[in-house]
Amino acid sequence: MAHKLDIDALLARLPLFRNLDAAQLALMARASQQVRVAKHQFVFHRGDPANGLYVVAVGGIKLAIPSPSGQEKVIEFFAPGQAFGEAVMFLDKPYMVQAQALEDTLLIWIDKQDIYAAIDHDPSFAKRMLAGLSLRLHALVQDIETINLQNASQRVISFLLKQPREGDQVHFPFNKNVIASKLGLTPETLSRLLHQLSAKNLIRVDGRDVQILDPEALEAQLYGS
Amino acid sequence: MAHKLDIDALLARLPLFRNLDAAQLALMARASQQVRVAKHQFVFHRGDPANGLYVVAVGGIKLAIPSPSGQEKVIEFFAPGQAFGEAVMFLDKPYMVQAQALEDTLLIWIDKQDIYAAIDHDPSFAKRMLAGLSLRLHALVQDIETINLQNASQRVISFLLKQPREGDQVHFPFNKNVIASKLGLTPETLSRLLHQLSAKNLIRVDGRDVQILDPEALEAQLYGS
DNA sequence: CGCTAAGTTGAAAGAAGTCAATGAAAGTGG
DNA sequence: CCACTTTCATTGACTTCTTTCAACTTAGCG
Repeated sequence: MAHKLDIDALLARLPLFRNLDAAQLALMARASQQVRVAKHQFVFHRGDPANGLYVVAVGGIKLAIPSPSGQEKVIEFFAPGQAFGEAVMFLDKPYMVQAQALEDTLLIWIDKQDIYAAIDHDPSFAKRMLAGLSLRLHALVQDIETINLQNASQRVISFLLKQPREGDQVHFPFNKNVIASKLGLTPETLSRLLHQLSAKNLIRVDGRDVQILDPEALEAQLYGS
Repeated sequence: MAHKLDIDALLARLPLFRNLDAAQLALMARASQQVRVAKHQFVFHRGDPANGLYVVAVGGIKLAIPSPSGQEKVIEFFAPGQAFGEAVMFLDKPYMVQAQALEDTLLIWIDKQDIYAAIDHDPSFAKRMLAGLSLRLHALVQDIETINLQNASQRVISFLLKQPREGDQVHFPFNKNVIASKLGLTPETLSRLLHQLSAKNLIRVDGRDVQILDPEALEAQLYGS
């Protein structure tokens, strides 16, 4: 029963549930289940039915489109506090993407019926949900923009500039294969481009750590060339 | 005042509002405004604030990302009955896309506050809204899949096969420049690829009318080569 | 009828991908 | 703690696909 308490506390901290009253929250907690996924393990595959949504409690998840040729296109990453799988749940369609743990991860799973109940009970929950989906839509449109309107080098630069920075330091959250896929590049191309940027003294790369030497010059590359 | 009556009838027929009761519908109608847009005219530009959503009553709208170099990337088309602009409304962010009329178009505009009121009043409205957003998200993920995992020829083929068919006839809803942009291609490339498919006797092109001669062989190209 | 927008075609350049070999790092088990 | 294996990353040579630029044709519209 210690488990249940954990879930309660976790849920209460999630942005999605912030406005639920105690009773509603308790209901959610009772309906939800913990799911543990080891690194590299799949949460679901393309084609699986979607009966609920997941919230990341601890760890990290990547959503990707599998391709017949074995490679995959990474769509999005999810960190603790973020929900995924809702969109497909509302459509009664099977997943078109696969979810895989990037590290050992603890997920909360909530059944569709309970989500619907919460929507009926609390309009502000519905709004929160709408805002969540809108945010994702926004991000996807941005991705399409990046893929279509920017060349490989500009995509890498935008990505670098979008990453959270500590001083001038950026740290890749995942290995470069995954980053490359997110950017719609091959690992080889990413490697070459990072090398080029280093050669121009715009950045300095050390494994997953990147030092942004000249942010202005980098930004300029997005328009200039 | 004949205008108001028009709107009432129009709104009642929209999928989005199907579950609203008469009072709520009347409220919506009162709050909504008709917007007329001539062909090629813009409904909004990137950067404009979003204070409500639009529903297409008559005509057609394209959403596109503008690019500094003048070209644009078409994101989506909207036909009568479809709503657009909601996602950004929920986020309190300015539009990141621009909306332009593909033909003379009549739009209904509804203020954000009234949408919120409808959500508060009717959970099923919220669910409908959620389903709408989910559908768009789904479509965008599919677009990303198409762009990333398929080459130009496969993209054209998928597009052809996805279009509504009457017998073996497909009709492009817009000019080929717009289609090309939606597929992430240059008009030249699209032209060449259609020509190639014709040469292989898989299709026959006559202006905006395309005859699908061999759907199976077309489909096979998506995997084989 | 004439003008502008849309579509086609060719030749050439360029960007990114593929294949293959090598090197570095990191995890595993004795 | 070290040797070993496996995964990750880099680099070079080459190929391929798509774009670009330019000329030309066709279609649609005032």
